[in-house]
Amino acid sequence: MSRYPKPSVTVDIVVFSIFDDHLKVLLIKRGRPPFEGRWALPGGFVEIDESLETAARRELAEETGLRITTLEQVHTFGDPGRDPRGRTISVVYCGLVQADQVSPKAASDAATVSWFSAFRPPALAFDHQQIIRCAIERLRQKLEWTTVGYELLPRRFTLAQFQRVYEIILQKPVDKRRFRRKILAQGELVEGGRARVPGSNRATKHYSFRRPHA
Amino acid sequence: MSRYPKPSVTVDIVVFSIFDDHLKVLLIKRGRPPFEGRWALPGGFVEIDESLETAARRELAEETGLRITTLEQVHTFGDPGRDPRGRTISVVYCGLVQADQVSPKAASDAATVSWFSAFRPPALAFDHQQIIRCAIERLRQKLEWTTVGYELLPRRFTLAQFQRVYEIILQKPVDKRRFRRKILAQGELVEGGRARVPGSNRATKHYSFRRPHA
DNA sequence: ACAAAAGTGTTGAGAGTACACCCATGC
DNA sequence: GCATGGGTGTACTCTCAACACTTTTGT
Repeated sequence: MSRYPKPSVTVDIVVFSIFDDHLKVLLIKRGRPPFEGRWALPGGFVEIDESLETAARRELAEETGLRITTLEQVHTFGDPGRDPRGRTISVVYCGLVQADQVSPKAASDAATVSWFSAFRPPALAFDHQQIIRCAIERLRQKLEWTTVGYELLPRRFTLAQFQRVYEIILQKPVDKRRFRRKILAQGELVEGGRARVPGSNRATKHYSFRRPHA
Repeated sequence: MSRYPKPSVTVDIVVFSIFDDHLKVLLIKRGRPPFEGRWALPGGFVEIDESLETAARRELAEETGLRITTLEQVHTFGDPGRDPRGRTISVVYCGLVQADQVSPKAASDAATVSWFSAFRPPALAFDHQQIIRCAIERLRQKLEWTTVGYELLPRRFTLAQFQRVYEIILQKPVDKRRFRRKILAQGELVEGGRARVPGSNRATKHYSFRRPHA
């Protein structure tokens, strides 16, 4: 086809989770140059016969042991110079997981996979800092007009937990009463009985999402 | 870098305009296989040292003679099989132009550049039909929470023209009074005196956008 | 008793919706 | 004088924002 030199094509995956009361992003420690020893987003080269989303899923599984169901394309980054090895364009996907679905130990090398604060990540390889910022922006926009949380919460959860998800992502307080009204009015939650929550002295209603999937 | 075969990387550009009371999209007729003689979006291979957006601008200018200021990345399409020549991923950009900014005659071959209905384009090469649908979807979403029209309207225009832009893109009628209130409340328009409009029998207020750009 | 989280309603403001008539002018 | 598009206001509903107290129970 084109006789010109081709750029390389990669996928990078921004996986968010929420635990320890913070928005976290999953990073791996690079084992080879460039940026050896630096933290980076999981990702890698797209195989010649797989779709972009498949590539993202595969790379994520290979590098972190994480199998994720819902990935969403965010943006494509392709500035010359973003990769010192040569021209590389990266298609970025974003996914959400519930904290305890993750077993970084399943990855090839557990020590190289870890969660970090999404808002204040460590020094990152390539333009990955910018990519994360872009993904956060998208996630926030999505909160405005959709119910986000299905992938982030356990099967049964309290409204307080749900609300906290919003507060953590938006980084601003949310009115309790309005939040409950709005969410319940959506009709996507179904009551699931009461239970104790550690730290509370009162039984709390639990809920789950009506639809088993997405 | 990667010793595996690399996909080719292209950009495709969806340029919308409005005239003859329809949403139009700019297409070129392919001069060589595959899909020789079929209509397609302007676009082409990304050079090894130019940014994606630059590539989009360049290809658009080369193939249509159109120089456009604001391009927005929409999505990246990369399914294997979308290009019979071999694996190709395409980063899609979208732009808006005012009808009379366009002079297809400036292109290398005028006969091969033309405007078509965006909603009912002719049979297209590759997955370009799907790409156009995706771009329309994005444009509509953008209408919901932003004022779109700066690039589509002449410097001075009437509110009726502006409203028509919305109706044509959304494909549904818009209430005249609400539209005027909403737009004027935004404070982004500035009055520009009255003038006659052909087809009307009364002088009409004209407006322009406050900010010269963006 | 008290600390800690759960749960609950009302009010006011602004935005969206629906809707119909007079105005100025060219013909 | 009539046909054509230009221009305007009101009433209703709904959604969003702001706001504080009572309940339950473990310690």
